Amino acid sequence: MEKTMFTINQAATICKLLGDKTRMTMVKLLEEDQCCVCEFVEIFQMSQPAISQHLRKLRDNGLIHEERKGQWIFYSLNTASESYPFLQHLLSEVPSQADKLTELAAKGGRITCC
Amino acid sequence: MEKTMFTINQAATICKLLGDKTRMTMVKLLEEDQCCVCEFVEIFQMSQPAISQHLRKLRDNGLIHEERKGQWIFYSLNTASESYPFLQHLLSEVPSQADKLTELAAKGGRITCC
DNA sequence: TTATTATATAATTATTTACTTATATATTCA
DNA sequence: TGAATATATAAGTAAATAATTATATAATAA
Repeated sequence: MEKTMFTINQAATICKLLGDKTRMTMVKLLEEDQCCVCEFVEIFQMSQPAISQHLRKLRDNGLIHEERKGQWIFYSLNTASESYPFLQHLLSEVPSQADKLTELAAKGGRITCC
Repeated sequence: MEKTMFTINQAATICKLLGDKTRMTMVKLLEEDQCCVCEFVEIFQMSQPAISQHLRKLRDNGLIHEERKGQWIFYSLNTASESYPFLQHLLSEVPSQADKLTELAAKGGRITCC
């Protein structure tokens, strides 16, 4: 199995995805913990379709993957992605957004299933 | 003099700028060496206004700065930018585009003034 | 089974983006 | 000085983007 090269085009694609404040924050949060759609809706105070569409872009590009748990669908970083090392490297210089999860938890908005 | 914090918004802004293949390549080339507009026009096979407009976005966001040398305007990375450490960190994982400068030099297209 | 909750998708729309062509400005060279 | 070269800017346009509202699907709870 050959390790394929990470191209400048892939780098630009990842940057384009993270060039949106919402998506950048999403992946930074997912670095911390898996999240479901309704948690993001609460955190970003944005409509559910808007959140789903952001997540779809991230998923279509292989950055995250979904896992259904009962009525919820949890998203997490796809550490197996070819782009994951680049993503991880990039995120390491982005300030933590963990406070958003803490705040959500304080409001009782975190979903802890299974 | 206080060192200001690098925010997730700034990170997203940089990513948005680098989310374009042309601009990503431009800054990667500028990491290698300063370049003038006509060199980029030759490298990217793109119209002069298109190149100038990409450079303007990078400049307006403080990532590069310009310096006139005779009839040419040379662009280089603005290492004094607040965002420079992040940019540098990001670019370190992007494959070198130095071959584009080598190729340009071979065609006699490099501008070596002053 | 029906209602509720969580999510996705489709259609629409306003905004932004990346280009184009045309023109203006600045420098150099004859 | 006038022509050529390098660059910037302005105006226009097609395509992409990020939202909205409406609707469909899937799981759970009553």
